[in-house]
Amino acid sequence: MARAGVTAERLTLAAAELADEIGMENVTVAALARRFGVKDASLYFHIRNAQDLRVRVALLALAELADRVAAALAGRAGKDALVAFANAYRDYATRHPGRYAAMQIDLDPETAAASAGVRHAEMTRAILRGYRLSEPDQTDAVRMMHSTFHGFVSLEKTGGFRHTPRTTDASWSRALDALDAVLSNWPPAESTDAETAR
Amino acid sequence: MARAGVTAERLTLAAAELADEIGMENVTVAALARRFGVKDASLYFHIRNAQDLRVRVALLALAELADRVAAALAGRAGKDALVAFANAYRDYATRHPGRYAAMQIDLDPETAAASAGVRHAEMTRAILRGYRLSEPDQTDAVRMMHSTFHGFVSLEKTGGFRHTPRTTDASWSRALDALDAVLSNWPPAESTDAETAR
DNA sequence: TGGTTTGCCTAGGAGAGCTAGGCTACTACC
DNA sequence: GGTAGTAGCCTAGCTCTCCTAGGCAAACCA
Repeated sequence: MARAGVTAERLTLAAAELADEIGMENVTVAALARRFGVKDASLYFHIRNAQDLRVRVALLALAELADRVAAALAGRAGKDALVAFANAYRDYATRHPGRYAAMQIDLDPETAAASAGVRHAEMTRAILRGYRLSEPDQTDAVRMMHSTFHGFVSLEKTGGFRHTPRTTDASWSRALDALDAVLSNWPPAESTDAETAR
Repeated sequence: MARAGVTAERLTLAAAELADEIGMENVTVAALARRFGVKDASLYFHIRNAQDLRVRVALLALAELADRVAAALAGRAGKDALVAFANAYRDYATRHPGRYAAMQIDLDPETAAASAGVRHAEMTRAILRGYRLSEPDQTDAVRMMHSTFHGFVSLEKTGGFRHTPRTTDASWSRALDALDAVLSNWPPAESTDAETAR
């Protein structure tokens, strides 16, 4: 009766690998136990429940992504930094579809606040220093950047771009050009507010 | 033994409502059967399996969204049309989170080609006529628009914007301004290609 | 060396997906 | 207007997943 040496960390990593291979929706406690040559009930000694496992995978993915983005960003500024960030992001999502899917689950606020998602947000703001935006434009720009990255990667994965011959790589590159252009020349607030009216 | 009057259409609609109420991941054949006062096995007379049900909900949602977008777009052009499209999209996603989630499932190519997603794509291209873009810029712009919309709505729903005080409505409005600006002044292709080099 | 903790086990219940096969009510046709 | 077919439901029962309770043995620690 040799022990399998299961720990929460090893379970999380194996679950992440499993997610990349067969999709996050097919990652089950039973399947994970099989991979460790152990009964499913045994895993509940290490994880609270199936949802807990998913959250752990999400946190792992967020941390990994933050590391990659940080590495890509080192020594760059301006558009260079923007492109490096974006490519690191898309590359991670493409290489690790299961992990990326796990990142999309709803974390409760305190878990999210303690996650690497915060580092992610900080790095995005750092990029914008090269574009000289002040609040609240900066927040709006951060949100638009994230939306563009996540939306593109997400649609690309679910096949939303399949019906047009144009390669997604080319469109991605042009989207980054467009993003750089609009960040460099962020439009002033509309005339709905009194101070900018007329 | 009065018949419950179950049809595939009524099942799909009920599944969509259920999805909006309790989330798409909790929509189960058993729960749906309960809502109709019928045994779960009986539903397999109308639908092939659980996945078939999800696809039907996705197609329903795509058609509904296309209708709403078409209505919002009537008689508008330029930025007006862009904003109307975007708001109809976001409004639908907010009002029908379950249906919107269903739309994200991977449809096989032929099903997707026969879906209302095609109408959706056509309408997006129609908007861009106001911005006078020619191919392949048009395709790139369509993809960027969709990415921004989907990404924003998706991050908003999973709480990606929660940690900053700025309202999402304001950021959304400014993202549309930015999109209008960049579509009006679409940046030329980079100098990676020979013809534009130097 | 003996006690405690740790890591696995078996057993089992609840709920989900799905198949096979049966019974009944409505429809259609001669 | 009887009868054949079919549409719409049923029960029974299989497999799989998630999870709890309780047991036993290996590892560790005083």
